[in-house]
Amino acid sequence: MKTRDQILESADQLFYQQGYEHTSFSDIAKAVRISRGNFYHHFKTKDEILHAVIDLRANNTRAMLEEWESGHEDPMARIRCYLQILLTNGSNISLYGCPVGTLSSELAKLDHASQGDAVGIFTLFREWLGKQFSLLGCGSDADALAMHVLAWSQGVATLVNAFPDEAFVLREVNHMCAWLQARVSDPGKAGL
Amino acid sequence: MKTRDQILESADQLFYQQGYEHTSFSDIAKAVRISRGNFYHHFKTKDEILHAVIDLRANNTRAMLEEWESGHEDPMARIRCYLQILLTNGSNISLYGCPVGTLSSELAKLDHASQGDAVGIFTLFREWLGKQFSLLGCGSDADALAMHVLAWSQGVATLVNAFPDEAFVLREVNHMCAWLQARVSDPGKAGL
DNA sequence: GTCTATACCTGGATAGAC
DNA sequence: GTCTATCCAGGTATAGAC
Repeated sequence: MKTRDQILESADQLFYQQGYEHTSFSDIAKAVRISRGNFYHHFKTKDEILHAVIDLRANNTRAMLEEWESGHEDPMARIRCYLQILLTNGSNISLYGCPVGTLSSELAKLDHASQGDAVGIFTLFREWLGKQFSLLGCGSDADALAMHVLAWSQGVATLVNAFPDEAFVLREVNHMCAWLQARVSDPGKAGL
Repeated sequence: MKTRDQILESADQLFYQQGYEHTSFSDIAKAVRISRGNFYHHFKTKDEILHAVIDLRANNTRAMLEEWESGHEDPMARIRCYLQILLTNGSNISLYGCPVGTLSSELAKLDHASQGDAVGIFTLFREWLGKQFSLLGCGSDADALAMHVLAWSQGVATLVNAFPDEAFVLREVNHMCAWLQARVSDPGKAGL
């Protein structure tokens, strides 16, 4: 693997686990086992690494969404794929929170130029979920429903980071699935 | 006002707006208009300030919860007080997120000793909400319902920080109020 | 492409005069 | 209680040898 890619991979992980600002060049250099100097041959500034990491994450996200889409005909099943991450990636989330949400909120506080790019990853999920709701015939509510699902799952991620508790996540995911079913089969009764 | 309190107040604000790590002594000193040296007369380390800020926030939170409790007989109305913050404090939340959630998740990434104290503020809300649900006769589900409300509101805060949109918050708060009503009057139908 | 050496700055923290 | 002066560690970033 190319050094550049190794840097990117390590930075991606460290930014997630320690936060962007708290991660220094030394941290990344140590992880990749290169010298700090070598570093600058590949990336001129720390911001440049961040930009590349966000780009990487966006591409990975796009690939994942496409996979879910080609793997399931039923839009409901696709949305359930999204909800399942809370369980399959549960241990990371309880340690470090949601990678999308925590980065976006860190950059918001830093007033960082790349915050918009970070939010862009949220947008990928938002539009993808919206599309699924459209396919389910939710037409004009599709985007609102997408935002609702995003918010709900974000909240679960934040809370399980504060109170590590698998049972809580399981309960909420089941609740979300039940709500999804009810909402689609009978929009009136399920609210929103 | 005593200098110590001014430091605390400024630190509280800056930690919220810029994050704990991103806020330097110089930033606080500049805000309070004292020299950096003077600083150490009041607090020996940065961690000590953080500790005091969390303490301050916890006390403010306790006072607010008591106010809501003494101001309303109906537990449902009390819970609605909690949900209303999303609207009354909307502009701050869309700029900086939820003070409780963002601090707790920042400290989690820093692996900071005070993370537990920050989560303690979450616990104040959690237990208070649980108590209200108990009073509403939700008995064994009280804590799960409290966690659900916390997660939901946290998620809305995170999302509106990424996508500033008042209408979204209003929609979600109304949705929460409706869910609350339905859930309490007919536990079976409303799920969870 | 990779290294060492180094410049430069800002951060937290201390000492001591007033 | 408040200040100035100062220390030291660590951060980003650069230059230049290999």
